[in-house]
Parts: sequence; structure tokens; C-alpha cells
Amino acid sequence: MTVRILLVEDQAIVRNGLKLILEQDEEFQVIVEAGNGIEALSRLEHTHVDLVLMDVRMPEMNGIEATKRIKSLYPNLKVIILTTFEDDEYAYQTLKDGANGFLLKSSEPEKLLSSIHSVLSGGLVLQEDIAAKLMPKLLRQSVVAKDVEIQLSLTERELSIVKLVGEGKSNKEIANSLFLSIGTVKNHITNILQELDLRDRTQLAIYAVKNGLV
Amino acid sequence: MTVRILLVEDQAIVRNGLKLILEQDEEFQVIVEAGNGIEALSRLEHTHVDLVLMDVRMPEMNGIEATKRIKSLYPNLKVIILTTFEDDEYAYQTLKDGANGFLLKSSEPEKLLSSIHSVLSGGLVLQEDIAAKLMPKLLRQSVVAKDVEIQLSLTERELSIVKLVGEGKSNKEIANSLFLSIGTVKNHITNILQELDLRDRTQLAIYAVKNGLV
DNA sequence: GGATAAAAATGACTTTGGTCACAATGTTTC
DNA sequence: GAAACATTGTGACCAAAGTCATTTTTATCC
Repeated sequence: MTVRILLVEDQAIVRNGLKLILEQDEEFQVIVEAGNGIEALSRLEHTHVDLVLMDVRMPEMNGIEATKRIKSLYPNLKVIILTTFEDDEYAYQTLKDGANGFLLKSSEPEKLLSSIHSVLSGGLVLQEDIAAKLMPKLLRQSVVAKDVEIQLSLTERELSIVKLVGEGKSNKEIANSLFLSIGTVKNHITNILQELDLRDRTQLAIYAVKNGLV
Repeated sequence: MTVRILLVEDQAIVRNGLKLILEQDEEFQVIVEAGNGIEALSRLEHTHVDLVLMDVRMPEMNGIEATKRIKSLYPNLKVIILTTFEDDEYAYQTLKDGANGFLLKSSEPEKLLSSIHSVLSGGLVLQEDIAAKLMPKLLRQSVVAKDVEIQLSLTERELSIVKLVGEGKSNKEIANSLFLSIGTVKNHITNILQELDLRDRTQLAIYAVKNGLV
């Protein structure tokens, strides 16, 4: 049983690359292609496909809007979003609209293929990096997700202070709970703010929450 | 490269069945087995594994608690939860604790295997039925909370100030962007803090972020 | 029309936060 | 052993945040 795929991607070179990767798996067949969301929608009117692979950034109509419309017209059609690491902001909205998966363009080909199989057999697939960024947003509580960036630039002590700031603690409370003087806590915070290029504890707290440190 | 698996499941018959399925894929090797969470943890101390397949319902220590502990001890170890359709209540908590996937025991063997591959290559996999039940729950949480609780108690003006605080803006910046005096902004914030039972702008910012106001 | 409440403002005041300079100690690294 | 860095601390200082009392205007509700 072959899987009929609609590939939506504006850059012809990337599109061809993806097509080659997909058709390494003999089950997959790219039977339609489109360069933007509007084109994709009109293609779907005339052709039956099993799966849509959709780029996020495109002219005319982007992947977010296109996914929304496709899903409202064909709720059972599988849609997988192709994205770059920077585009994860959109992930939230698109999942809401019913996308079945989120894959990074930079993935290994095998990873891409196995994820597609997983979606076809009825799953929702999020790639690790995206899931890591998304889950805190959805779950709003500490998962594991210690950011690489943060840990590179901050020391153990600083990290534990950041967490407490992210819980809304005052310097006095932090000092008490870590058995430090208030002055020391202040010094640490000054250093942290400089390191992370933030202005005050409020921005630091926001940073901590958004990065799932709390 | 073989994948070393720890299989945690209390019923011997089911465990053997799963083992047979898993080892149909020559990459997979069940090298350790455990009948409950406590056993699983002690096995992990002595043996290195790449993946844990964990049943939810078990005597002594259930899969939820076990996953939590395993993930805090070995954050990079992949954990997939095996569940029945009725157990989806737990899914939420366990995802929070960092589980990498959720599979139904009733799945087709191939589905199971492809999902495991997907998790190993860095994904988060939710099976359709579970995702369908879970997503609304997750999406509702962060979005709806805002309208119900907060908007009941805060005025328009106050709400717009809360958002700016949630972006890390200072009183001066808020005053400028809303064309108010600094004193007015301070007054508003005092009222907001009282209304929401918070202490300072940092706690307010955290509140705003966690409730998806930013 | 009077009551109620949001919105805006001012001034005086206290507390907290953040910066800076400087210092002491211990650990790790080369 | 010197250099680099993490950690802790002090004291002085200024800026920002937050509280409180009080006032004015405007709009809405009964």
C-alpha cells in the first residue's frame, strides 16, 4: 500500500531534496507538490492524498494558516509540519489546529521517515527539541528541559538562585533558604543579570519560567 | 547497534508477549525485566539500558511514580509508558514528569515498534487516541484560565498593565507606552497585587507567563 | 440624580532591588 | 605556584518599586 503525499514547500531545491529522501522509502510517493498554502489547498480539491508535508515559512499563505484550513476541510488527513529550530513559536498554534506532527528539516533522513510512519499509524510526533520547548509551555511546570545555553553560562549556585527567583522569592527569602547573606544573593543576581543580558529580577523570573526552569 | 531495553510489567504473561514482539526487531534486546517500580529502580542501578518500557498499573510502585524517579535520576534515559485506553488520566502527570511516549498495549506490533524507533531518534510519541484526549486538556489549561479567573477580577486597564509586567517592562516603560504617569502605574499595580493576592511585580510577571497572558 | 466604580493623578514615605568596590577563601587548571 | 574562577561577604549608595491618603473626572447602573 503506497502512501500518497502532498509536499508543500516554496524552495524548489529543498522540495526536490525532500522528495528524494521520501522516495527512498518505497511506500512513499510524492504525487503532488505545491509552493505555498493556496496552491496546496487547490491541489487537494482535485487529488486524494494520505499525508501532507508542510513547510512553515512560505509566501502567499504560510504553513500555519494552510494547516488550519486543511484540517478544517479534511480532519482525517494527516498533516506534518516541517520547521526549522527557530520557528518553534508557531508550533503551539499549529498543534491547536490539529497538526499531527512536527519535524525539523535538519533531521536525519531515517528519522524523518520513521516519524512519518509513526504518524501514519496514528500517532502524534514531536521532535525532541520542539517537544522540549513546547511542553513547558503546555504543561507550565518543570519538565526536565534544563537548557543547554543556560547551563553553559551559569554556575550551579547561580542556577539555583535563578530557580528561586523564578518562584517569585525575594532576596531575603533566597538568602534564608540557601543560608547566605542578602548581600551575597544580590551579588549573584547582579552577575546573573549581566550574564544573561537582562535588566532586573522580573525579567529573570520570566526567563526562568519560559525556559522551564521552574 | 542494539537497543538495550528494560521491560517493567507485573503480569508475566503480558511481559513475555511484549518481549516476543520487541525481539522481532533485531535491534531490540530486552536485557532486564522488572515486576514493579521499585524493582525497576534497583535494576537500573546495576545495568545500563537505553530505553524503559513501563506499564502504568503495577503493585508496590506504579508506573507514574517510577517514571518520575527514573527521570529525575537519569534525565536522558528514554521512558515509554504502556497503557490501556482507560488509563489516560495519568498521561498528563507522567508527561509532566518527562515520559518520552505513550503507547497503547492494544497496539499492533508494528505500530509499537515504529513508535519506539521514533522515540529513540529523539521524538515524543503520543498515540492518536491518547493525544486526542490529552491535547484539549493541555490546550485548554493555558488559554482558558486567563479569561475565567483573571478577567473576572481585573479591569481592562489592569489587564493591559499585567501583560506589560509579564513582558518585563519597568513602571516607567509601562507609563510611557500607555501614556500614564509613573504614579498611576504604581497605583494600578498595587491594586492588581492585592486583587490577585501576590506580593510584587516579579510574582505578577510569573503569574502572567504561567497563565499565558504573555 | 445619586451611588458605584474605573481611571488617572500627586506627594510623601518605606522597603526592596541592584550596582560597585573590595576582600577573603577554596578549587581547579595549566 | 600562579592564574582563573566560584563562592561568600561587607558597606555604601542610588534607583526603582510599592504603600497610603486623597482628589478629580468620567461613565454606568438603578
